[in-house]
Amino acid sequence: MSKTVVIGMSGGVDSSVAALLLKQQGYNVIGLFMQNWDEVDENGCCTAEDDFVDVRRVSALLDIPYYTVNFAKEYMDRVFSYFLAEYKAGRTPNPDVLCNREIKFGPFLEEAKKLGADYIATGHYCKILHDNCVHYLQKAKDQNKDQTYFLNQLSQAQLADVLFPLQDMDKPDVRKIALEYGLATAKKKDSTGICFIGERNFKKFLSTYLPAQRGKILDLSGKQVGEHDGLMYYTLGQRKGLELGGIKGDTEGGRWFVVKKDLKRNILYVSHGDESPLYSKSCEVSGFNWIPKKPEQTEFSCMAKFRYRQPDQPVRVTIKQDGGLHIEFEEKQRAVTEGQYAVLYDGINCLGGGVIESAEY
RNA sequence: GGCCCGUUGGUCAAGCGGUUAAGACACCACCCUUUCACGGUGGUAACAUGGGUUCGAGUCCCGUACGGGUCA
Repeated sequence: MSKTVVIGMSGGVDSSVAALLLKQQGYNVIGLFMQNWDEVDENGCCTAEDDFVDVRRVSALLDIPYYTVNFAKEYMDRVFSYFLAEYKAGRTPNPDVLCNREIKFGPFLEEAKKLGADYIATGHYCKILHDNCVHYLQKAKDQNKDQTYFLNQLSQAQLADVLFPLQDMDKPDVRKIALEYGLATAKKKDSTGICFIGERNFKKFLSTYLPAQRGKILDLSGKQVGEHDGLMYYTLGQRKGLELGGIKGDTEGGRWFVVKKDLKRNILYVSHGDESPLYSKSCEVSGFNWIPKKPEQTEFSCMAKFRYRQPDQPVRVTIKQDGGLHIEFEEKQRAVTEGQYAVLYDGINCLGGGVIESAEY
C-alpha cells in the first residue's frame, strides 16, 4: 500500500512540479490549497481565485484529488497581528518565517493528517535529512533558490513527516519539467511579496492597518534634511522613499540611507553617501530555535544570514544563559535590523534561527 | 533707495556664442526577490521673464520679477 502525501499547492510552478514528482515516485498524492487572505488586492483582484483555478488544472492533469482550506483567521491571529505589532514597535518583521511555523507547518499539517497523510510536502527549495530520529533541515541543491532561511523556526515535530520533492532540483529544470508535462503553471511568474497576501504597494498597504505619524528626517549631525511619512515605512539601509536630493554646496552627490530610527522622538536618521554607519560588528538574538538540537558548546563558529538571499557570513556565536545568542561578525555587516531573523548554518545544515533584538556598532 | 552678484529638470550641479544642454540624488518602470530592504538596467524631466545684438544665444547687452550681499 503506497504512502499518502498531502502537498500544499499554491497554484505556482514549484508546488505543481513537486506534486508531479511525488506522483511519479508512486505516492498517493492529495493536493491541498490554502486561502489565508480574504481581501482583494489594490487592483480589486483576488489572486487566490486564479491560483485555485491553476491548482484545479494541475490536479486534473495529474489525476489527483484536491481540497481547499481557509486559514484566514489563524493567519490573522498568529501571523498578521504579530506583523502589525512589530511594525508598531518600530521593528522590521518577517511574516513569512512565522507563516511557515504557524500556518504551513501548523494548521495545514493537522488538516493533512485528517486527510490521512503519512507525509506532508511543499514546493520549498530545501532538503530534509532524517537520521536516527533527528531531522536535519539542509540547503537545497539549487543554492540560488534555497529557502531554508524562511523555515528557520520549524521544530523537530514539524519536520518529522515532511518531504521536499524539489530538494535536488534546479529551478530551471523545474520550469522545464512543467513545460514538458504541460502544467498550466509552467510559465507563471514566481510569486513574491508577503506569502498569501502578495506584492503590494507596501506603504499604502501598511497605512490601511496602522496610523502614520509624520516627523523629521535628520542627518547624523542633527540637522533636519527632510520629513518622513511615518517611521514604520522605513527599515535600516533603505534608500527609496526618502525623497532627498542634492544638498547645497555638495558636488560629490551620494545616496541617502536610513541609519537609525528614534521611535520615542519620531525621528528618522539618515546618512548621505557614507554607508559606514550601517555596518555593525555583532548582534543579540532572542528566542532561538535550534533545528537539529542545541549544541553542547556555548561558543562556536559557523555561518549566518541576517536577511534572505544574503551570502553566508562567518560568525562567532555565544549562547547566553537565557538561551539568547550573541553573534560576533568576522566582517562588519550592513543593516542588521531588529525584527529580522538571524539564521545559522553549518555547511549545508541549517542550525536554526532567532529574532535580532539589537546590533552593536 | 544706490551699487554689486545670482536665477539651468523635484533637489544639487556642469556649461563661458554653434552641445542631441553633462552628471549626481530623487522619482517612475522593468529585472532581481515567497519578508521589509539592498542591488542591476533603463526612462521621464530644465536654461526665471520681456526685449535687443548676432547668420546663430543658457551663454553678450537692456528692462522686469524673485533671491543674496553691500553702502548711508
